[in-house]
Amino acid sequence: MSNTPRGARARARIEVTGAIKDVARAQLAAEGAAKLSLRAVARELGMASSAIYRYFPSRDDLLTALIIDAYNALGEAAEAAHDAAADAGPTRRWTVVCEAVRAWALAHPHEYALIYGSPVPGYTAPVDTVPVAARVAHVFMSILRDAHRGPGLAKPPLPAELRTEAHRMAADFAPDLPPETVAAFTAAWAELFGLVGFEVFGQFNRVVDDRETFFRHAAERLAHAVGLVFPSLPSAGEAPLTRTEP
Amino acid sequence: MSNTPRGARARARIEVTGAIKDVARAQLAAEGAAKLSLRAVARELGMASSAIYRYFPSRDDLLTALIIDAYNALGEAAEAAHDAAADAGPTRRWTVVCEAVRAWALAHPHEYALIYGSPVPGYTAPVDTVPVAARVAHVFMSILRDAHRGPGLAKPPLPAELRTEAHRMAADFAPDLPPETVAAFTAAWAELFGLVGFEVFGQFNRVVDDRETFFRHAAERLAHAVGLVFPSLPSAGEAPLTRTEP
DNA sequence: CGGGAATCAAGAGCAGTGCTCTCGCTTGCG
DNA sequence: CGCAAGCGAGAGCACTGCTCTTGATTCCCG
Repeated sequence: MSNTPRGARARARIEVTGAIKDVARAQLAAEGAAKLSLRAVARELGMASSAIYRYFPSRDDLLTALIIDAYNALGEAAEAAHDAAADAGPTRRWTVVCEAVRAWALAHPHEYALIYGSPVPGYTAPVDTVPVAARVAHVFMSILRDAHRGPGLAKPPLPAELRTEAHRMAADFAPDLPPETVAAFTAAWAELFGLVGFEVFGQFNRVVDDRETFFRHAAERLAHAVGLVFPSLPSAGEAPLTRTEP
Repeated sequence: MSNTPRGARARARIEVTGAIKDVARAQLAAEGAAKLSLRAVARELGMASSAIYRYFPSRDDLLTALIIDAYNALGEAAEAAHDAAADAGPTRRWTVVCEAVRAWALAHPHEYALIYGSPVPGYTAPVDTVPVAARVAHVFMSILRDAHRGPGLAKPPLPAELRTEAHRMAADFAPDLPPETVAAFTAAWAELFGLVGFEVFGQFNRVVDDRETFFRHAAERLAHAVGLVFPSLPSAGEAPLTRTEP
């Protein structure tokens, strides 16, 4: 991953950098991003506050480092969950990864807020964050690819007005997937984080009680929306549209 | 709405309170919640910073006031859009309200972040925010109620494990709607704000270009997911599951 | 191997923050 | 009318991010 450090100095540098990030991450988990204080982490590390600036040019740069770490941690959690369920069918793997994302978010709410909550002050995420941010999306798309090769992917409907946009997205991100799938997945991707965000940020308080099963069901419906067909109940998501009785 | 102020003093108080909120809202729109400074608004108003505390006991209380205002503004935008399309069918009204939510969020990103982004530091939303936060949900549910009375609502599927939770939610929030509808709506509600949040917070940058039509299509699929049937294309959202050709 | 250069920690200091407390002035109610 | 309550202003406290200077340490290269 990283090249061998040239000397003891470089080694010490990456060590101190890591230590700073560690206590910063601890403060983040304890108090949230808004209360992350450079002076406080310097105090905890027994160094002068000004010394921190040798390692991070500004507070926002420290934040950026933590953001990248958080993206990677979430991506790794998703990948690990996916690999652990490698034997299961695409639909099962889809929900497993969804649940892994939710679990990570609930376990690290402040880090989740850092990457999927409101962006900090006038801060705009640098380009470095783009690739790591795509890791979980890649996991989902690999599932869709598998299903596409196998027998388990249906084409979601695609209205005419969205055709060109869907083709562009597919060409840019997943040329081997049908544009219908890519368009539907993009929506499902955002919707997944809507569900997770509402739970993490407390919007479901006093609304949803059994959030575990509620989320699992929602994730299954998302799986169906992107064209993954249930192995056991081939069309469970699409019961006939029985009219409700008022 | 509000009682007549007892004297000139009370009148001045509500006026100053409003002025503080106005310049605070301006600062919010300009710089974001994190950079909202009591001293700065005091400076802009030509008063001492300590005087602000006569009107808001703390910075967080000012934030809370702005949060309630934001919820109300979004709720009013949704209600206005709904009323303007009162003649249209439920599905059309659903998408109109979705688009109104999106438009308001894009026009007021910082206020949107305040209510649907990461919660501020150790701040927990006081109970006052609960009813106003439900306003847009009420708009959607009134559409579902109309459709339920009329001919346009289908029962979404509901797995057995979610039955009791769905019945509880329905009993608590919409006893006149089928539990299947309430459960599906709760998910769609969160998913809608996932779509909006991803766009407002820039997660769709370099991913979705034609966000207008992308969102409209996603909103229509949400309408279908909650059981609203399209008036023109009764089953457009459910094309037969044609297997994709790898 | 030794000297010049880069790196590092530390301290003082600046401008800004939320918030408290005290002081007088004004207002309005009993 | 009088007194208590409301109000604005100022000073002050404990913080914050960040800069600059100073002195010590370490590294690299001739």
